[in-house]
Order: sequence, then structure tokens, then C-alpha cells
Amino acid sequence: MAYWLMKSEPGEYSIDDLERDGVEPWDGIRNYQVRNMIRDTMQVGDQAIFYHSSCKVPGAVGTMEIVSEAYPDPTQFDANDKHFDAKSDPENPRWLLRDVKFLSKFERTVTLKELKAHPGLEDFQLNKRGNRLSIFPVSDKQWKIILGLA
DNA sequence: GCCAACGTTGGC
DNA sequence: GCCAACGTTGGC
Repeated sequence: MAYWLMKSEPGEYSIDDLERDGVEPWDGIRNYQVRNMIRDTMQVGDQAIFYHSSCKVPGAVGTMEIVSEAYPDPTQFDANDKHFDAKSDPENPRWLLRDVKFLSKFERTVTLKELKAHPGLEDFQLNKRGNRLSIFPVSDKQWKIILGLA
């Protein structure tokens, strides 16, 4: 089983929203590198850290499980959606998503600041300069460290 | 709101 | 295929 980190702006969709919904399609991916990873590398049963980005206290807030194969993101065909993509062909959809299931909410936010300062996380992608991918892999070691902090 | 980083677009 | 312009991400 592999581990991931998945970012969401809590103003758009937070860990509390996922706890309430249980299972949710993780839509809005509009980056080819990320799309390729969720299509080709991610597996049903993988687990992911839920990360709050672009907010007052950015950080890891909980965990979830990947519970579906990749399938077309319906928001790409919805002209009223902010993720609408007029160039995506319905016969060959450009953007995919997977369903995720709530597993846990941390007692507290493990902040970006802590993650940056923690020994053993020097290679963590979140801490790398220019990191902008909304989903990326997390190693077993990194996963254990972060859950240990929660 | 600012800005660095980097992806995408489109003219040539 | 190059590259300038533009858009987006995301921390601060």
C-alpha cells in the first residue's frame, strides 16, 4: 500500500466536510502530472494525508483512503463550474478523479511550520522549493513521522 | 495583497 | 521548437 498527500483549501473543502460526507469525489485536478499519478500510480486501498493549503494555519489535518479507480471528473463538462474545461473532449476526457473515504481527523493541525522543522522530513516534497503539486507521494517513513506528530 | 515558482498558451 | 506573456499555486 502506498501513501499520498492531497491538498485542499479548507474554504473550498475541509477535513470536516469529508468527515460529514464520508466518501467524496476528489474533483478539480487540472495538472497533468497530478492527473497521471492518480491515473497510473495510485491504487485503491492507498491512504492519504489530508492537507489544508492557502489558509491561516496550513498543515496536515487527517487521513483518508482511496476507494475508487480513476474516472472522468464531471466538473470539466459543467460550464457553470469553476473547473470547467471547454477543450476537454467528452469522448476522451482530459481530467480524472478518484473517490476518497474519510479515515481520521487529527486532534490538532500538524502545521507546515512543524513539518519543515522536523528531522527526517528534509526530503518531504511539501518542504521543497517551488512545490505546487496538489497531490504527491509520501514515503512510509514520512507517513509514520507525520502520524506520530498528530 | 504580494511575490516567487512554475505550468500553459500561442505567435513566430 | 523557442520563448514571452500570462495564469495559478500557495506561503507569508
